[in-house]
Amino acid sequence: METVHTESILLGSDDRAVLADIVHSHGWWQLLPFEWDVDAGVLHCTQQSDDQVVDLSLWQADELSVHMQVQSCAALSLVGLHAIQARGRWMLALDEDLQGFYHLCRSEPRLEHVPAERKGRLLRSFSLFEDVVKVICTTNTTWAQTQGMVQRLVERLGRPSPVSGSRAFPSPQAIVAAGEAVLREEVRLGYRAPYIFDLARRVSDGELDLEAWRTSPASTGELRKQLLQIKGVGPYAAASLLMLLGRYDYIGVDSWARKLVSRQFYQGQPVRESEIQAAFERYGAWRALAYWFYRYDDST
DNA sequence: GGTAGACCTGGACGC
DNA sequence: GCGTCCAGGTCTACC
Repeated sequence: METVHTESILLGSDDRAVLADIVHSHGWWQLLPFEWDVDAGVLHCTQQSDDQVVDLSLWQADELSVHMQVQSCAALSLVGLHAIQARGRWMLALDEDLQGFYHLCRSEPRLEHVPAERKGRLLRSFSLFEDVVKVICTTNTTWAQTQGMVQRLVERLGRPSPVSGSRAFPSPQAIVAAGEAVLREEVRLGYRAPYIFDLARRVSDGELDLEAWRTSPASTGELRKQLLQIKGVGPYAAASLLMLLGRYDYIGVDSWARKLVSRQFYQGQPVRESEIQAAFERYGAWRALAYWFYRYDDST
């Protein structure tokens, strides 16, 4: 029996974080390696950090504080712990300054719940690589199939935690080592297999440094161009990823967006993408968040 | 810049 | 059980 090292870290202690709201901000919590324990209010996820697989558990300690427990077999260095703490804050978008958005929300009845309930933060994966792969898995398919693809990726290629047995999201290297045929035939990614294999190869080779985009000084338009150069990432996927990067200038237009915006602003008539962007034009650099958290008349 | 057809999977449906 | 249709974004070729 190996020794289990457990560390507890305070992720945030201010009025910014309501963990359950961040978890439910979009569908990522339903995709492995995330597991949301609704009764305990704990978000679990197993992740690979450097060469270690660690188990993370995040919970709301009180109204203002979110804590994270880190479990591993080998003791983590102070530097390693700080890096994981930073990733925890990134996952919950705790460093996002939403005051500008909140100011706009207070003048719109359909958005005033956002500052009142401290909403506006979107759940992110541990790595941007994981987010890009997951977004590609959401395109041109149903949510049930997305869940299946991600589940098979994690279960087939993710490294297991020696503590919990749960698996981490597979590293780019693991995906490259598995090969495109495994992605297509066993993970059943379909035509996405070469896209995700190519992405993993470029990240693994150091040709593409996705993580640098998290702190990139580049304009949103420039980042969008770079995202669109990834095979499998089109306008919708790029806009979704920009939101996860804290850039809210573009609305991700999918069939659901067309339905919602058409009903709310265009009397149910078919809408072009430019009309959807125009409906939220007044929110400027916050328009994607405004679209996302807007209280529509009928969202069913 | 806009459009058409192909790409895959899996669920729904009819036979 | 089998075949067909459909939904879901992106890519490529073409205009």
